[in-house]
Amino acid sequence: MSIKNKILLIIAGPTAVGKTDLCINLAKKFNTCIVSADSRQFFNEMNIGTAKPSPKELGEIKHYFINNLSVMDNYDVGKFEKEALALLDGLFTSHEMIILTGGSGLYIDAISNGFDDIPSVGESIRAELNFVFKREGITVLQEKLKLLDPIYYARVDVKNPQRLIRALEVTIGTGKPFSSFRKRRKAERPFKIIKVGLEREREELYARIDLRMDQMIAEGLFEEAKNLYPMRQYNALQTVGYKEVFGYLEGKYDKKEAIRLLKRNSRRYAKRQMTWFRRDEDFHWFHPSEVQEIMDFVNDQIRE
RNA sequence: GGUCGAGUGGCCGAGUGGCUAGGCAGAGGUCUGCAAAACCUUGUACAGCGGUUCGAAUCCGCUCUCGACCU
Repeated sequence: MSIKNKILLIIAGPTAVGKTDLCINLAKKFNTCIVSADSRQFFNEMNIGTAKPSPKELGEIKHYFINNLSVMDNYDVGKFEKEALALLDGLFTSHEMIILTGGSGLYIDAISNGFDDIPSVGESIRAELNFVFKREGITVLQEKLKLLDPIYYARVDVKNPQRLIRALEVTIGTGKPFSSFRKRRKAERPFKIIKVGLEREREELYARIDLRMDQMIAEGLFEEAKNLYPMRQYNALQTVGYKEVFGYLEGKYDKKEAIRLLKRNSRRYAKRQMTWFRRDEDFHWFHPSEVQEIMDFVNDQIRE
C-alpha cells in the first residue's frame, strides 16, 4: 500500500475549450510535465487537424504521448493504460505532481478508473466479425451474442455493431462470455487523483470551435488531409477534421459544404465529450480563465 | 383601389377532407481495448377568426402579412 503523496492532476474538457493553454500555464507554475490522453494527438502525421500543442509549446514543457505513434500503428486504450501507468510510475520518482490532460473520456477513465483484465484475442476474429457484419448485417451479430453471452446481450446497445463485435471477439477468442470478465471494479492507483473539468458557455465554446476551424483551414488543414488521403483507411484517420476533407476530395460535396461539416461535426464532438465528463461526479468545474481559482483548489486538495 | 399567387415546427420542404412525410439545424443520452469512433432518443407544426363536415393543414368566408401584376 502506497502512501498517496503523489498527485495526478487530470484536466479534461471539450475540444477548443482551452486545455492546452491552461495546462502549459499550470505545468510552469507547478514545475512539472504533461501527459496527454488524447487519442489523436498520438499520431505524428496528424498535426493541424488535431490542434496539437505547437512546437514552441512542446519545447517549453515536456509532453508525453504526443507524436509517439504513426497512423499506421494499431493502438487502443488497453495499450495506453499499460504504457501510461508505467510512464507515470517512472515520472513520479522525480515529480510530486503530474498533469494528465485530454479530451478522450475513455482514455482518461483508463488511467483513473482502470479497466478489467480482459485477455487480448488477436485481430483475426474481429476482422472476420467485421466481414460477417458487412455481408450479413447486424442481426447475425445479435443472434450470436444472444446465444453466447445472454447476460451481456441483455444490457448492451444491441444496435451498435462495434459493441457487439467487441463482446463477440472476446467471447469467441477466450471461450468464456464477455460478461464474465466485466467486474467493473475501480482500480486502486498509487497516487491521488484530482479531476478538474473545463467548461464554457455553449455559445462561447461553439464560437471558439468555428474560429479555430477557420484557423486550421488557413494553416493548411486541407493540404494536410490531402497528404494523408492515401492512408484514409486507417482507424486513426476516421476522425473529425479529416474525414470531412476526404469527402470533399472524393467529390461528394464542395469546399463550402466541407467546411460546414467540419464545424458542425466538431461541435457535435464537443457535445459528446461534455456528456461523457458531466456524468463523472469527481470532476470540479472551472472556466479556463480561472487559473488562480484552479490553483487554489488544487492546493486545497493536496493538503487534504 | 383592383386582380392573381403565397402564408406548414428554428430553416428547407411534401402533403388537396380522415392513415402523426422527409431533410437540415438544435437538444438530451449511451459508453471498459476501433472512442475525434460507434450507437440511441427527441418537435401532431400547419397565419388569425368564423363556418361547412362525423372529421380540415387540406373546402368556404372574412381579416392580417408577403410577393407579382394592373389602374
